[in-house]
Amino acid sequence: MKIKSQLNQIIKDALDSANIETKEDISVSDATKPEFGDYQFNGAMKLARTLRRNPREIASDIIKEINTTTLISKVEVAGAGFINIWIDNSWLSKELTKIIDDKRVGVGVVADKKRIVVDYSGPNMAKQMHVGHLRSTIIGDTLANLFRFLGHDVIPQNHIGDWGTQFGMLIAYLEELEEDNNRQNLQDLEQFYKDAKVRFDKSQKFKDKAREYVVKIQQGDSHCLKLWREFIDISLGHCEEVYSKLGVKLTKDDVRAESFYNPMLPKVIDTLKDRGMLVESNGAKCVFLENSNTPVIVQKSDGGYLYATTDLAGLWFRANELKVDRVSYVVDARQSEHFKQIFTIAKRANMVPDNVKLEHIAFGTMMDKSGRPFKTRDGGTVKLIDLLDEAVLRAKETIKDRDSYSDSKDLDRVAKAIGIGAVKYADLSINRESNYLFSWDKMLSFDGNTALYMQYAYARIASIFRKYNQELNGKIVISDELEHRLGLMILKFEDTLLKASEDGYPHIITSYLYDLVTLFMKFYENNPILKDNIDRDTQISRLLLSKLTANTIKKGLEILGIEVVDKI
RNA sequence: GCACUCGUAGCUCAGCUGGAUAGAGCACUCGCCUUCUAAGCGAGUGGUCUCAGGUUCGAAUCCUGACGGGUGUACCA
Repeated sequence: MKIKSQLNQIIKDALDSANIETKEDISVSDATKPEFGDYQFNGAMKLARTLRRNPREIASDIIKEINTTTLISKVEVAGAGFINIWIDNSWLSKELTKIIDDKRVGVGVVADKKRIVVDYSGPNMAKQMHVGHLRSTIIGDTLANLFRFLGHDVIPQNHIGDWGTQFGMLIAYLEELEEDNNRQNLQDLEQFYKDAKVRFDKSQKFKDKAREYVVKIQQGDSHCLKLWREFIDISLGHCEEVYSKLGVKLTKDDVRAESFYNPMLPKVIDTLKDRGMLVESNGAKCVFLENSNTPVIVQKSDGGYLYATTDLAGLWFRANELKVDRVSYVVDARQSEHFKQIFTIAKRANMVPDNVKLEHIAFGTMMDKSGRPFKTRDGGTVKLIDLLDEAVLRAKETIKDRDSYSDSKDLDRVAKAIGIGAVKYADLSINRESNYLFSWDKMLSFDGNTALYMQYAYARIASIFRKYNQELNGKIVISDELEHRLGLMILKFEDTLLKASEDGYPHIITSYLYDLVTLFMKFYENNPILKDNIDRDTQISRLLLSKLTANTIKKGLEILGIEVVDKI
């Protein structure tokens, strides 16, 4: 339910009726406290200046004209000229009852459907996925889910790193191992890379071969290309294992590798040249942007291309071949300058039309407890697969003594949902732009704003329904303050999702879910449902309210890529 | 050097299209189970929102500067 836009319209109508003209955006905001109602409109105080009138007088003129026959039950002027707005209980009851069986929990589909590329994950094929890839992967997947749910046409793109000098070394080594009929090593790419490097450093003959193979791949030599494809395939297989554990929806079909853009690179240079943007400096082909002395290099003095060139080709492809309206790059904040540069260049060179929204969904670095970038005890990178396995193991350890599980398979399933959910939620629940402090203790303590708190609430509701175990027909009747707040919160789901999708902030969704669940827990403590002496209508209404809460939690977590379970 | 970014309770974080006494969780103190899952709920302790100016009826939020942390900065991605 889009509540805010309806309220804004009511306020606008009231201003018209009161003959108050304004150019400013009319927008209500959430009330800062329950005693100030559900929403507030603070515009009267802004209007006071231009109208040269007392803000309280303006406010009272406005509230006289506010339509209180539908969703608003009461308005009042308070303080310096605030207008406090209460939402009507019978309206709430009616709207909530309408969406009891709605799979979308009252969330509509956007009117202006966009085609959106979400570029995320982007692992390097030369190495195994490590914790550095976690944030891009899960934030990107969440945004893709969110956009899709809201009705947009989403094209996920996994821009894997499958090109570069290190692949000469890797395939040369792969070839040697195959001759020895030994590919065990590829189980661990990290180790494979190290072994290859040792071989590279030790043997001049191998070194020469590696360099020769780099050139050969680029020239399209069939033997080397075959080895290269084989290697990429294996490496991608590792990634898919991680995606599957993580519950991330990326597939092979979403892969649009770096190498895919190779044929387009000369055209990028030509385009920039045609537009008169290309400058040669110290043998390299560059684009100089104002406010910066350092150029963006698009072609090296030796003729090689750089990642700026590839990204420009990617932008061109997405705008002209995929014909998208928006491109969201979910990439580490350290690359913000790079994106600023290529976005500027792409637009200036008309490689991307002006109306296409290009955005860098930047995120901070993952830190350990001491505030340093996250590493293993011996200073190496933490493999993502190991981290996920550990999360599940730790989750299992904390829940195994509860008596909710019929067998070990059951326990495994729940442990997986909780462990993986904990990792994802911990990351998604903080503002993506901040550096993120990774702590097992925190995410697996299962207290506060964590995945488990949501999953627990869901399981409690499921438990109520197991106990009730009857047909459920009837309507919701909001009859006290807690029900009012809970019911309204459920209806705010759509406004929340729309806000989160605007600039791509998943933590807006987690904050909402946390508020929702906190309210539900209070409601649940104070409003008995299946206990004695509860009349039938009240019981049905409370059950339905619980059901809607569960539906909202489930849908919200689903967007975040987190599973719910019926028992914990 | 220049650019970007962050600085809110002991710790981890919300809040930042300017609005009413700045909010959570953890930690600490205290209360609530003859159990609709207590992994819960309630109450309390804890703040010169880094500092100094400015704009404003009103600033954690906007602007300027200082201090402190992080990051980036010509042929890696």
